[in-house]
Amino acid sequence: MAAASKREQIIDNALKLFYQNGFNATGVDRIISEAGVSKKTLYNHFRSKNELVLAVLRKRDELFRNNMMRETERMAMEPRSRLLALFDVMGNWFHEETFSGCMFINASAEFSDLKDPCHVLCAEHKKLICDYIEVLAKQAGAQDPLELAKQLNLLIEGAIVNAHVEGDLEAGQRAKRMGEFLIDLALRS
Amino acid sequence: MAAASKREQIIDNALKLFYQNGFNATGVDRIISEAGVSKKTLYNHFRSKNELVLAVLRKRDELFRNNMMRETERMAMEPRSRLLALFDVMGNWFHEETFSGCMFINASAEFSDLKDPCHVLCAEHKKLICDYIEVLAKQAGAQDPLELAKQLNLLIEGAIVNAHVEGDLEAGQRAKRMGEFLIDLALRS
DNA sequence: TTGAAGGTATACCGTTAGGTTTACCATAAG
DNA sequence: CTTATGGTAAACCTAACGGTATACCTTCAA
Repeated sequence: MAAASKREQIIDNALKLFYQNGFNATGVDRIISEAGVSKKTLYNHFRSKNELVLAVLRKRDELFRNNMMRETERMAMEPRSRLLALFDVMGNWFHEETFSGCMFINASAEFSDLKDPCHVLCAEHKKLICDYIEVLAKQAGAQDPLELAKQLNLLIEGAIVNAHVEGDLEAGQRAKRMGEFLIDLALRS
Repeated sequence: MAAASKREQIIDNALKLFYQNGFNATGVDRIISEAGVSKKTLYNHFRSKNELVLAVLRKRDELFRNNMMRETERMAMEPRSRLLALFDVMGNWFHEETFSGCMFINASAEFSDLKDPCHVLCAEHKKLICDYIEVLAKQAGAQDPLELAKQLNLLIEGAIVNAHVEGDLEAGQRAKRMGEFLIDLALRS
């Protein structure tokens, strides 16, 4: 099998295991077993488990944001509606059987040092999400797009925690209601 | 030394280590070494590492909520002001050098199964926080105290994640501004 | 036809994990 | 005075950890 494909196999399986069971709790033996790959192959592609973690987080960031943007833009056409649709996308995610919180919030819990490369990557992911919201906020004509984006981002993160820790699957709707107030306030000329 | 005191020594040191470095990443050898206690003593007081984790979470819940209530009620006298003071208490916490996120959000990341006893305890902690906010909301005369409490709780959780993952220490102030808006809305007769 | 590239399985390395066991020591109450 | 109680240090257990080494098997292009 082609090398690139092996690499993806490893990343995809590691992604699933890290997301469901955590990073420290998932051993490389488990990963190679589920990926159907030898240990040598894993260490041909990644210098260490930590490098694999980084590769997984990068792939998750890409998949997650692409999906978020695609779904948001599919669900609504007007900028203001799209800001609200963000919360519907989140809400649908919470209801998925495999939902296990935000992988980046989870990773930050295990790699708690702000300077840890894994933690840095988590912060970058959140920043990119916020950047996207800011674009939508600007399109919607918000007075202070960055501030609105930060507010909505905070709501989204709160909803994710609500849904994961407390198992409150309706957190998406609550955040949406709160977000609507803030959006109206920000768009008032 | 008295048994009760040894138990507390173990819990206190485990609390510090678990909070700073995570649960799976912290071994019992490290805990007994820092607590200055033999392994036998640890296993006299706790059946397993997992039982120690539960004891630590229970203590953290008690310390955290007591401090939160004490500080909130010290900073403001009127119910509405107290609702706002919650965010100041959080904001001050974010600025502490040892701040490493919410221990219960972190624990939920590592014990991701909702039925895991550790995760259950995390959900209970969040519920108790929400209960307290609901009491303040009722005293302030909110139309729907439970709904307002859930909203403010969501803001608090969002702010904690903002502060920890992204390192945004001003998240407390942002959440406070958002909270003030929602409080005014909820108190409008 | 040959030989590198990239795969496989498997054994192995030292370390650490959670947890148990043994033998001994201090204290304090009956 | 004795004897539980609760502590100590340290050896030990099995399993798993991250990571390496060896030997062999395909595939495919020079």
